Amino acid sequence: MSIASLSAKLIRKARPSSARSGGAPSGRALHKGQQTKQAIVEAALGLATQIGLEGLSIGAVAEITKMSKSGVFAHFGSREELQISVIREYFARFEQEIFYPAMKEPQGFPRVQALFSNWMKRVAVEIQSGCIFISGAVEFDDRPGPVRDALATSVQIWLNALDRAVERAKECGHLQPDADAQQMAFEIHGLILALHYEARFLKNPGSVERANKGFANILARYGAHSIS
Amino acid sequence: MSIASLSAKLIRKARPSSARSGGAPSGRALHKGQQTKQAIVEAALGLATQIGLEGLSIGAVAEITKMSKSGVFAHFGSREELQISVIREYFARFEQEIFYPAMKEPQGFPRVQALFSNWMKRVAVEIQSGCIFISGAVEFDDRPGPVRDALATSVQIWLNALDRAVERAKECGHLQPDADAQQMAFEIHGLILALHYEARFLKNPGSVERANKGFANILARYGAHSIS
DNA sequence: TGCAAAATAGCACGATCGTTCTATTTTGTG
DNA sequence: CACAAAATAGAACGATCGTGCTATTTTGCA
Repeated sequence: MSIASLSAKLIRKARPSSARSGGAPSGRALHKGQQTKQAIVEAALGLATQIGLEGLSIGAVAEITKMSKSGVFAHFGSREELQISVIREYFARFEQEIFYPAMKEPQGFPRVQALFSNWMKRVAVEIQSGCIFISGAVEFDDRPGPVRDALATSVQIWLNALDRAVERAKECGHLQPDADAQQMAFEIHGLILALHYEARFLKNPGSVERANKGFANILARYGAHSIS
Repeated sequence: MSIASLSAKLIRKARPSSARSGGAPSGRALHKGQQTKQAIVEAALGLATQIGLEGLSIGAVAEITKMSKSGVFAHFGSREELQISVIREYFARFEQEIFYPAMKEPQGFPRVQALFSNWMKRVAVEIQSGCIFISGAVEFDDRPGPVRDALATSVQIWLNALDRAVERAKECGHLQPDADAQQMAFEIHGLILALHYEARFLKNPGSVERANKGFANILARYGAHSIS
């Protein structure tokens, strides 16, 4: 089962979408709208990674895309729907850059290793640009609603995928038989968060190396065979 | 050297304070103002832990304290100064609840253990209320200015104190001689961040236990003697 | 108890926000 | 080309924000 199939079931069409360009076009088959909508989402994603989903303002997106506020607005029907579109786009790229390449690796330890190193590669970029799975978590940890739901679901799908990969490695005999897969995934998640915190906020050098070393330490403790 | 002495040097009086009730009162010795100022900071701290430093609005604080907007404003001279006051207050409580009690423990491993368990106790509360060292980090990671400076300095002081405690434990022979103190502190920080993320945002049960187990794993790897 | 200073309130300003409503332009197809 | 639908623009709204200015109240000492 792919991460994408879960995603399709859980986060598509969270609300009926009062916006114009919603579901399947009935009589006509226009595409200019979808095209600019994609451009808007792309601009909004760039903005949201820098200043957060809460900081995302329709006016700012309009300025970037050289459109009017109402022109941007009409594509989504509400700011929340724009935020959700951004989350979906971010999730899709997350899949593309981290999950799918790792699935090409053989099951077990190599796949876990690939997931981590792909994740690290992405976070290394996000030290400059920001990560909406992290910023969004603190912005919406106490704010119920569809945006929070979309965000939490996306993150949970990804963390579950990591859990499964570790569990599979254990089944393959690449980890100690008594290893706790979820515990190991928790500790890996901590390394990524510490890297993001200390590198992006505190600007401490050497954080990338520490995260990598931390992963090696975890592998050593959970008894992974070094295959490569 | 105490964490407080560093704090005094580094974060007091970041700017000359255009607000009224600033430094030492010259001719007179009034205190009503300082009293309500403290009450305002307390209310603002409660609000900031829930919705973040960026969400802190003077109007909301005025409503809580049953004062007028301008009455609140006059005590600080700017919203930034209010935010900085909140950060200082949060830092002071952090010292009080985590650092000072741990300093009563003997040097070395017991002190590191106390720092972590006190920290865990606090984060367990913050799963409900929020932590401005974490939310502030994502709010101000790309926004230079005095608020970011106050926040980053506070956090760095605390993390440095943790570093020193681990280093001391190594010097006491409570850790393996080749243990990397900063690496160990980094991994501990990651556990706290993962706990906060998974418990507060994702509301995953069992996160506290996983953080505790992660700490035990780190101790085992760095070769701490279990003294207690 | 008076009186200056400090503390607080009231009001208004400009800016920005999401959103709505109504034109106007652009698009794609018959 | 024509024409309807889709896409975009423009202007305005109510709300909220930080902040400045000016009264008014409260405070604490002579």
